[in-house]
Amino acid sequence: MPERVAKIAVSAATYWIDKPYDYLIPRELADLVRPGVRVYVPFSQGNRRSEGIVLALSDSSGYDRLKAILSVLDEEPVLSEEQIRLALFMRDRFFCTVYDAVKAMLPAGLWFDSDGKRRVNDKMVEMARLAISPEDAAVIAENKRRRSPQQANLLDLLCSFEALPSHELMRFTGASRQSLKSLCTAELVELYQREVYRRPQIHAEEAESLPVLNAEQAAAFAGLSELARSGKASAALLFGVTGSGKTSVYIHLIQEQLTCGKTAILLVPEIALTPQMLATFSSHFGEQIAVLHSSLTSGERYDEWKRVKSGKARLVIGTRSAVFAPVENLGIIIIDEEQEETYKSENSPRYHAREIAKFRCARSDCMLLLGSATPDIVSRYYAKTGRYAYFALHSRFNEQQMPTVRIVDMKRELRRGNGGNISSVLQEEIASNLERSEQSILFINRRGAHKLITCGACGFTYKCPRCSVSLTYHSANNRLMCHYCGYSTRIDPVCPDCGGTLNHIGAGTQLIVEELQQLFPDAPILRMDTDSVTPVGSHEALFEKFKNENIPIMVGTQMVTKGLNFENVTLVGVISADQSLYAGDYRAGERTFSLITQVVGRGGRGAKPGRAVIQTYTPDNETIRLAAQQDYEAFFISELSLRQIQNTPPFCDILTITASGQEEAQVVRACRFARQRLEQLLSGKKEIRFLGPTPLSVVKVNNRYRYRVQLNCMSDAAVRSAVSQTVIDCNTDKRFKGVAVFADSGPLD
DNA sequence: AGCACGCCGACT
DNA sequence: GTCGGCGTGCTC
Repeated sequence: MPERVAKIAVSAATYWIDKPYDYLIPRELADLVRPGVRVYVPFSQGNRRSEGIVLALSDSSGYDRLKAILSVLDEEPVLSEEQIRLALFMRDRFFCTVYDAVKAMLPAGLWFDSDGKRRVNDKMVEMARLAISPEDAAVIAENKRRRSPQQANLLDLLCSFEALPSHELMRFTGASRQSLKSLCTAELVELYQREVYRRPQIHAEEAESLPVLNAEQAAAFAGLSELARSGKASAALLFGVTGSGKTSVYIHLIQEQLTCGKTAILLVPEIALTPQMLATFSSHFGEQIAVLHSSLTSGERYDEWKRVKSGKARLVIGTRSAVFAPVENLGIIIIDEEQEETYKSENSPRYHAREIAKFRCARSDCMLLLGSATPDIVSRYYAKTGRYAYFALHSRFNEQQMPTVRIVDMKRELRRGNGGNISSVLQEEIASNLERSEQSILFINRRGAHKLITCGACGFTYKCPRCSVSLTYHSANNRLMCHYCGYSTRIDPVCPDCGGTLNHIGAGTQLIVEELQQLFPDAPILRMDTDSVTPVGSHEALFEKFKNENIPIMVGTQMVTKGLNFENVTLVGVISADQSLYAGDYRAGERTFSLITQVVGRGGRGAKPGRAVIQTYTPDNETIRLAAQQDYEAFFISELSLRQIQNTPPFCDILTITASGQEEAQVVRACRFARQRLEQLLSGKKEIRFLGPTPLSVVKVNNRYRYRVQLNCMSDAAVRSAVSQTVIDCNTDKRFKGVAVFADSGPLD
């Protein structure tokens, strides 16, 4: 007896009414409706058409007024059974609707317009092949040589190829389309359409043999490989100081998996910053790679997704969302620089790629490998307690020395009369580098990297009318802009309040560049920040310029800290190490340590020894001290005891419920209600700490006030269900109309 | 959320 | 008499 009912996740359902809805399967759609295909269904009183995805089939329903599915959107399921299970898991874990989770798994190109036409089409190419045997074709070609030489040439070429795109065929032979058509009508050749895949450009290098591993790498590889081949789900942490060659270990592990017919996913924090890594992988794995990241066009993204789904690509390299890549027969998932915050999604579904990877590895009995020079404290803790296997690379590849690090006290610098951003020590170091024509990189924290405008007379600053932040100055368009809502406005010639002079303040990259220019008038300086790099691929161009033209000094934000190796860079400077320590959340120390370590690791990649200068107003700060010594283990121990005292991860989980709305008092009331409700639902439980309501660090964005309550406790099913129930209660309470409420597990700040 | 249903006041 | 205000309730 065929199944008559489909359980469907509906896109029009909001979080608080989200559940599998039952729909009748019309007889004529019976063959097409399968788990994983998308459908249109009537929903709610108006029977408005909503998209849905079939989760399961059933022969009956507990509901008696079933509506019927309107139509089926996919010939083949777009989600596997495993992915459907993952979507349900995500609803439970990340407080999103099942359909939100589904959307995160599928490429945008798969979505349909309101009129049902596909937005991104499959790109087809016309192919030509012989309709007869090559032997016969060769004979016919000779007969035709005289009267129709073009046709003869076409046949010749087709004899040596299985099939060719017709445009290439014509280009090679110089034959016209007419000749090709004639061969078709004579039924000697046939034309057909084949799908082609739009490929994002990878700068491929020559195919290379596997990198040779040093003893330490070989030992790590052997251990990891044994774990991977166990055929059981496993997780491991690979600690490797900057420049220790974690990538070589990845390559060997991936190679091993591909060789035994499995597939692999490699996650990186940001594709734009890893062209070198991409080129390296492409030289080893070539066409087997699919690249998935946000700056692909929707066509490229869709096509790469199809290459993965069809099994043509077996190694996926990509950013956060690539963790959903529809690979079958998964052998390994590697998360490089696993502590990076880009792996956490900030909007629904608010997932962490690591959690998704864990789920997938557990389900497919494969290995999760986390790699980092500065692991997340939680990951390192799990490695310590045996939940993860642990491997370490302590020495740099090719015996390179770590840069020697000097900490400069900027308070003392100030007392000695240097009010600028460049200390005398850093000045001397840059000068000596200029003399030797070696290169220097100066790093500025992103916070405060933009210019603020203030009035020298009355202290006036420009504020965003919609958000509780100051506007920052962008030289690119000579306007004041809000980072949160995109508001922009013209800058006044004088202070709009008192008519005084407006000044630029803040240690923006531009300011540093100006200071440097005064100190070293003859040295060319390259600037790299969000202001100067907007077009796609322009980072790469700037890095190339820096390298090829041997520009003596580069000044930049975050983006100069990642994955690039320049032989001639022997000096790195951190203009101010302090900003990221201020952030106030429990991860500030970890973030600062990681940042400094990465910057310092940029230096001394070549034969010459490297030096690093770290400028700070708090030279005695332990995090800065340990980062300067590149002593991750000591930092881990010290940070862990701090976390224990604070009762923060790994000693508990953090869940938040955030409310936003136009009326501040109402938002606060909604939060207070949320807290009460949570306390009530969890009254039997111990070891739970409630915090808030507290305003978010930027309380108003786009005219909406944001407050939240926080929950520190071990997250189990009971806690999650209480949080979920509270979100639903807040959203359905009439007193809080116009207030949006959502929950987040493991929020970033 | 979004949409229909429903029960009261002002209008052609 | 009827148009439309938004308060209430439901979504297979």
